[in-house]
Amino acid sequence: MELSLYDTQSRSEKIVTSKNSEVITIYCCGPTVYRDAHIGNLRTFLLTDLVVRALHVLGKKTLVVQNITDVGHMTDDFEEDKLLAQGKSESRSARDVARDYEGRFHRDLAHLNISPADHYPRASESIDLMFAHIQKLIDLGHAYVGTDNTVYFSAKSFPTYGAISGNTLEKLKPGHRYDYVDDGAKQFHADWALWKSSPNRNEMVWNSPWGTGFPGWHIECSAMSLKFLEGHVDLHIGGIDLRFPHHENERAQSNPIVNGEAVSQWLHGEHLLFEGRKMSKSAGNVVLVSHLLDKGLDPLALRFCFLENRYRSQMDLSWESITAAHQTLAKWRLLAASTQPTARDSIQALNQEVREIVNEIVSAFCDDLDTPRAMQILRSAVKSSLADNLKSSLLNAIEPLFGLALTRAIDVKEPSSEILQLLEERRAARAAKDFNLSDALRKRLDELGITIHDGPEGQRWEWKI
RNA sequence: GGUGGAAUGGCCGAGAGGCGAGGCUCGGGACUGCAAAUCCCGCUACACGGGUUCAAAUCCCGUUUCCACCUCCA
Repeated sequence: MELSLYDTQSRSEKIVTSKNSEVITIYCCGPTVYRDAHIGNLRTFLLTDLVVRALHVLGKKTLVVQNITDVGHMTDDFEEDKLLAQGKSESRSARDVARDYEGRFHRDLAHLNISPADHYPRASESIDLMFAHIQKLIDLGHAYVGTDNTVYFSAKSFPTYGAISGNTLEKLKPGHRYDYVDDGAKQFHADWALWKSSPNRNEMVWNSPWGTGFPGWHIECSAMSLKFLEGHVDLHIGGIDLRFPHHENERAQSNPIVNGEAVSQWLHGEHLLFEGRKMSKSAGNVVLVSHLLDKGLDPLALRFCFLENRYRSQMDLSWESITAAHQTLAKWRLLAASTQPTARDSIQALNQEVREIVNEIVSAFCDDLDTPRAMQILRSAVKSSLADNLKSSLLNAIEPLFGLALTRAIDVKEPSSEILQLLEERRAARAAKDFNLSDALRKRLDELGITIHDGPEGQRWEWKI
């Protein structure tokens, strides 16, 4: 089996292969670390994880690089610049802000069981790479120094501009949705800055061959991807909003350097909506991993929700769906914990029936990451008449692919002595057939977060979700 | 205006020309002292108008509406 994924540029599915070696090189656009990543950002980062997990299950090797944008992607206006403005509002340096949120980003990934990339290069530590890259583009005639000392890429110098997004230069009209002011600094309205001259700023600026300033937004990805993936990206991943202009410009900057297509395949993840709207500060519906933790929800319930939707579809999420996933996850973990799997280690050692289900699931992943289908296969297997120990084997076997920690021991808080006493009183009341008292105690325990299950074997309890 | 998508029951969502995926909610039943959990049953949908076909959610033409991107964006 091979992993096939939709490629934005060719608008068709392509099998993921390596161009230069047996290692598949993957670049994923990373976070700008001026705030916490919200769960929409994390959906895109999960996409990379799913690709990598699928490739590993197929026995492929990968090299994954994700940048950390701690500079660049900046504006001249202090108030508008995200890192500088955030530093100001938190009364600390932009650098401190960046390092802090970078750490939090890694914690969020860990909560969602997203396997780490092999390298996380920081833009601030790759400035020299960018200098070299920009200089080459100037030498090749693709870039020029404008009248404002900013270095611009000449869009017209790159004939296939627009191949990814469909926004070719004839179709891009200046000023349609923004106020375009032709100050004469650049030669063509669609040209963009590679190095932004900024003589008046004193924080987050560098001395370059073209004067003091900071890098343009797109150059870091070109420079870092080609450096850390040794000149070729087999698969480039990012959010759909990056398709234009970011990836279009990145392609224009990278291709001339390698004298060919620097990226074999472009993979874009669609956006996540929350309760019907795009997550934004103004809509007040930005959800963070920490919000899930505050509500006592397992962050992997979020991973579960993401898996139930196709990465190429816009997805609408709500607290209701996360809670439902949380409950299903808890049920499956109970099942996995209730019996010993027959075989833990290799797919070959599995019972044939289980092996066939695993194969179906792997092939759903290979079909452009059809995770909803994979989840459905798993769901019906869990509901089927398959013996419990085989179900348990199945949950173990697919763990490397799903990453839902289905076999994780259930995290149980110790009940307080009050709760233990109430439970004992209720047991006694039931034994004495004092149902008024036992019902009152059940209500009281419910208020303390305890759900009671009465069965033939007596009273059981668990923490409410 | 350009570009890329989408429209399926109360809700979320799969769908391959041919018996209506699945999940959640809700209603009914079994079980239970009563509940809960679990199991069983029920809720017969494909934006609109044409067309092709023995047969269309699926293919073709047209229309409408919605979302995203068009120099902050995952």
